[in-house]
Amino acid sequence: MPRKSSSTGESPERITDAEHAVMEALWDHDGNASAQDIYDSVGAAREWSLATVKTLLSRLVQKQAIATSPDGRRFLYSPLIARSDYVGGESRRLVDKLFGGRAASLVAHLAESEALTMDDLTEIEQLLKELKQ
Amino acid sequence: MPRKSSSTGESPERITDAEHAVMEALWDHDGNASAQDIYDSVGAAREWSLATVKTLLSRLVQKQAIATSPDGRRFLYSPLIARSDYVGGESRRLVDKLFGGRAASLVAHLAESEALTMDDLTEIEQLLKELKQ
DNA sequence: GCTTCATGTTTACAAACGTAGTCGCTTCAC
DNA sequence: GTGAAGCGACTACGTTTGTAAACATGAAGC
Repeated sequence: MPRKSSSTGESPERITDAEHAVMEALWDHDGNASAQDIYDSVGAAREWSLATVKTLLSRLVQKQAIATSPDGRRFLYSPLIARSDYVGGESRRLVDKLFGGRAASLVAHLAESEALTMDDLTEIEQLLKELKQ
Repeated sequence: MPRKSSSTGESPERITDAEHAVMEALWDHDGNASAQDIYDSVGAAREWSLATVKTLLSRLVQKQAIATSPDGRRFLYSPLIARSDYVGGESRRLVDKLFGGRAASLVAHLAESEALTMDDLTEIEQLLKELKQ
């Protein structure tokens, strides 16, 4: 039994950890990067072979997370989803899963578990002040 | 090539989504629950068979996330890791992965993306005030 | 004492993932 | 034009995950 839900070819296709690393590299390149570029910026560091990077790129294309545009005999890849959307989605997932959807609970937890330094607290406080107006 | 690192039987074994649902049920039961109990509280709702629940429990035992204590011919299962530790760990993972380890960035993102209501903001502000003393 | 039921253990199997090799085609240098 | 190099597509393979059936065993009822 397949695990996906989807129906009308919609694409909230889950991005895996390895794929995410590739996405980060793509976001860094403002869109237009070749497989080799990605390999240079993320593959090498992670000790992936170029082949691995290519596989990940293909999978991301299938998942409609990135698009290709021909550039001579090769492709340039560019993200189809904005980093902030991705980040927002993942954050929401976590909040839903662990904090019953209450984002404030997450903040509370971070604060209580001292994941936040005094500086962080000040920074956030400042931020809130701005947002509340 | 295996993905695990571990060496001296250490156990930061990753808990999967399905396993997490079981953990939540266990945390709810203040520790002592039978496979049937877990099935009743989470398996049924998710339309898992009792067999599935048993598999997940076994895997959690292997991963040393829960312990068993005999109770007649069956086992009672209890968490070996506190929910708040788990939650903290997962939160940290997310912050590391998406916000370069800066928790404040996560809060900023939640706020800016309007994942936080005005009430949330007030609540957090209140919280911060207490924490900063 | 046997059947039945509950329960943990073992085995199963497809899909997803991480990781990578190979194939086929094109192009560039000689 | 012939060979090397670059590149995407296809194939591969072990592991993890989701989901579950089959099996063994012991208890409990009759």
